Amino acid sequence: MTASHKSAHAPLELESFLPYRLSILSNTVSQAIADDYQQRYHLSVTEWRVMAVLARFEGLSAREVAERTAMDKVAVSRALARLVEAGRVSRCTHDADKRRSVLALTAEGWAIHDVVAPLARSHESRLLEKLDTEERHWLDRILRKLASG
Amino acid sequence: MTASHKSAHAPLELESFLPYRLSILSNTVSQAIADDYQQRYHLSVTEWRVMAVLARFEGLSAREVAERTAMDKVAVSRALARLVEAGRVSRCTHDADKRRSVLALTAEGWAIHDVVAPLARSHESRLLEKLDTEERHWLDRILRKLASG
DNA sequence: GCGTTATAGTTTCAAATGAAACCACTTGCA
DNA sequence: TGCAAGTGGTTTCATTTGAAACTATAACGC
Repeated sequence: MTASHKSAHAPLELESFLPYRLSILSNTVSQAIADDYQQRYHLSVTEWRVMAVLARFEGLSAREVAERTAMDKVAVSRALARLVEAGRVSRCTHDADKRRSVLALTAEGWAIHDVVAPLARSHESRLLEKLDTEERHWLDRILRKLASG
Repeated sequence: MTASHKSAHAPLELESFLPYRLSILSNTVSQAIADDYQQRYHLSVTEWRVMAVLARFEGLSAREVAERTAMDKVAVSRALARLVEAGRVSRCTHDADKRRSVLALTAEGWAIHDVVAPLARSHESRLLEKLDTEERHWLDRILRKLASG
């Protein structure tokens, strides 16, 4: 048996390896959505995530945005710099704690949100159309389990 | 009704938005695995994917590696440069077509493979332990459907 | 109060990434 | 032949990313 005899090495089959499948699927889906607004609004995925969170929770601090988007604070800081610069997000400092910023979408930010949110939702719908009702329930249940601690 | 009245804007709930959930899950899982070998072997995820493919299919060209890893050819070219430099992959030119390279793991490459592959598999197992047999079947079926055309 | 430790956020520097230009070889076709 | 078009692969350049250092403010212990 030579050193490179395959069965001795049990090579990984990427196409059935769960982490790999998740990675490919996730990238494909995210990229397809991003393609739809990235150019048109000059808006990155990280920027869009920040906007989506601020649409739901006005007045959050940067750290809270980072928590809710699962992004690190450097990425959030940079996304915010661009969004504030572009007039899409307003930023002031917290009254009681001058380290914290208080963030919210501006009217312009809301206008973009109101176009991009339905667009993202429609992409999700198109994806979910590939599944029947039963499969969607299982998917939700399984993702919750996999994502838990 | 003010301009920022929430229900008028229907903000996206990231935590139930499928593309977002996939992205978080995929990143968490991949990072956890990478943490286990990245430092120890000074091996990036892209490099590992290339090695995993070469473990299964000896003699592939760079383009074929790119196809099988779903990476672009630039990423593959760079990963290969590092792997060849590190003595983990051997590269020669194809007899009949001098543009193509013929790639394979070296003994050293196999040695690393034989540590990292079981390690990756065990991570996957730990992840799948969160699911019962029925859920695993559904997951496989659902991922196949979502990933199709 | 006052030094120590912790937290919010930004900046810096090095490495990773992607698009497009590029080089080398091969193929197709007059 | 021989030259235009195509393919395999690398390099270049601009942008993105991440880790660690840094600044400013707040909280804690005494």
